[in-house]
Amino acid sequence: MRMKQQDIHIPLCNTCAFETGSIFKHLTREETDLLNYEKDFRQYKRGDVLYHEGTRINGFYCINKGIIKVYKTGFDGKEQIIRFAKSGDIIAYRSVLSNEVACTSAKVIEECQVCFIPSEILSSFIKTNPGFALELMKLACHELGEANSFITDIAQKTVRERLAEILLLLANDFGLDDQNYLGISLTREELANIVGTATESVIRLLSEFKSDMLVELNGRKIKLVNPKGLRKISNVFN
Amino acid sequence: MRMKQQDIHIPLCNTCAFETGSIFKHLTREETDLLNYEKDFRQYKRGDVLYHEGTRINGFYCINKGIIKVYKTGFDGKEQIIRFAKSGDIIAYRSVLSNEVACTSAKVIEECQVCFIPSEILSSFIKTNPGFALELMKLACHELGEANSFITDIAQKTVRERLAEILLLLANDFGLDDQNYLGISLTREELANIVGTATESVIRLLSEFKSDMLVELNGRKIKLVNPKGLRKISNVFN
DNA sequence: CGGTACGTTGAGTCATATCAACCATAGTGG
DNA sequence: CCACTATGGTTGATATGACTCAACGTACCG
Repeated sequence: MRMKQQDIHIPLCNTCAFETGSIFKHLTREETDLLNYEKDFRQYKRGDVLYHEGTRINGFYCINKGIIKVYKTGFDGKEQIIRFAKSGDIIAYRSVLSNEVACTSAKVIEECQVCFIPSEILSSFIKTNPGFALELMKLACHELGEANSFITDIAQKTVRERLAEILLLLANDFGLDDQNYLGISLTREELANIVGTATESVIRLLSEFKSDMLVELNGRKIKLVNPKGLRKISNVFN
Repeated sequence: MRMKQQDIHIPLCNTCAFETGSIFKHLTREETDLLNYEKDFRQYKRGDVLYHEGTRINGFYCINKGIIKVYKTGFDGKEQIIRFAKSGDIIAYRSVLSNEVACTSAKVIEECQVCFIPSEILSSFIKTNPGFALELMKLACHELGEANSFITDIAQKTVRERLAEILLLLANDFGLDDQNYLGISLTREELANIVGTATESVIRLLSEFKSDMLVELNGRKIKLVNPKGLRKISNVFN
């Protein structure tokens, strides 16, 4: 069922950038106006793919609402989730900047509203607005730092430790509601594809965590009963 | 034994940038002159540490000669090698740009000559030279892409596959001499710390590879006898 | 000559993957 | 409305890759 045009509320970049805390908050008024004019507003539902690994994309996406998983497909077709993007995040900027084909795919986890922004806009802002360039670089460098941590974790920690850590990271990124339920719902398989393990292992460990009174499980909703306990298991210092 | 001053040949940034293909080749003549004036030339020998994870650093390094390993220290003190840097590469720029403490440490593998460049220089170049900013961003984004691949590999592949892949990657980065010996010499432990496994596992697998006529081993020197075979084992398509 | 770092090998253990069966749920089409 | 199918979740049994621990060899170095 197609949504009627008037039902859609297209956010204005200048207000949106500020509300979501996106990187565009560093642009001038003229620049956000240009952005607003050039961008393409799009809606996606669960399961939709924004772009595929290996394809060339001529722009990037700024998430206004919803949740997206960014993943790579491994040798045997198994997907490895690299990160999630939510309100205020931008994705696919890497391919645009390095001028390479996409090294990941992006699929919708929770119904999304996003703006698609042509590559040229990004390049021109970098050239004309050094503050913005610096901010974008900060973003890339921050992601790089996170990737490095993840490499170390995945290489050195057990599946059990990693699962506990991921639950805490998700709580950090997506928050907990008033009953301590995680602000994101994932299938067991998706959880496995973050942690880098088999679906069955996630299921077993989750029910162990449940027996140990660390979490409660209601289908895909996970309640963190004892975050401190999880932290202890995960062996994180920071 | 301290080297005499006149024995040291301090490279000029403008020629060096060009020779090593470093990112500074995109700077103007005036900018390289400034760089040349502000930089601090330093020499290190095997085992020296350039900077430690968790410390704040007020500049970054451009490698003129030698090899450096960049690594993170995991929970139990085991190091995970993130990448290597060689002639023309820059390291520690991530911390400078994201304005965070270093998320890695850097240690010399092969005697090094490097230039240390104060943070402010980098920031000012980004602001005044958009082409340079773009190039630096490309670099960060490229590294990010590599990190993502590495995450997927380490999460999904067996140790055997990863070891084969790493040997090929090293061959790619450091070349093979006329007898097909790898252009970098690492201890078994260091190899293990790239692959993300135990030293003993690397030893066992290497001697398996040897039995299978894939490599020859002379102490730390590794000869790739059958790169195609290694490629097959590693399951890489690209 | 003793010390330290690195390399190698064997044996035993354990965490995790794999394989298989089964259940629950929801959507689909005749 | 019901059979059919697909998808996701769970559990058990089994296999095995990889880690750990321990002993020992080797080489270099002061």
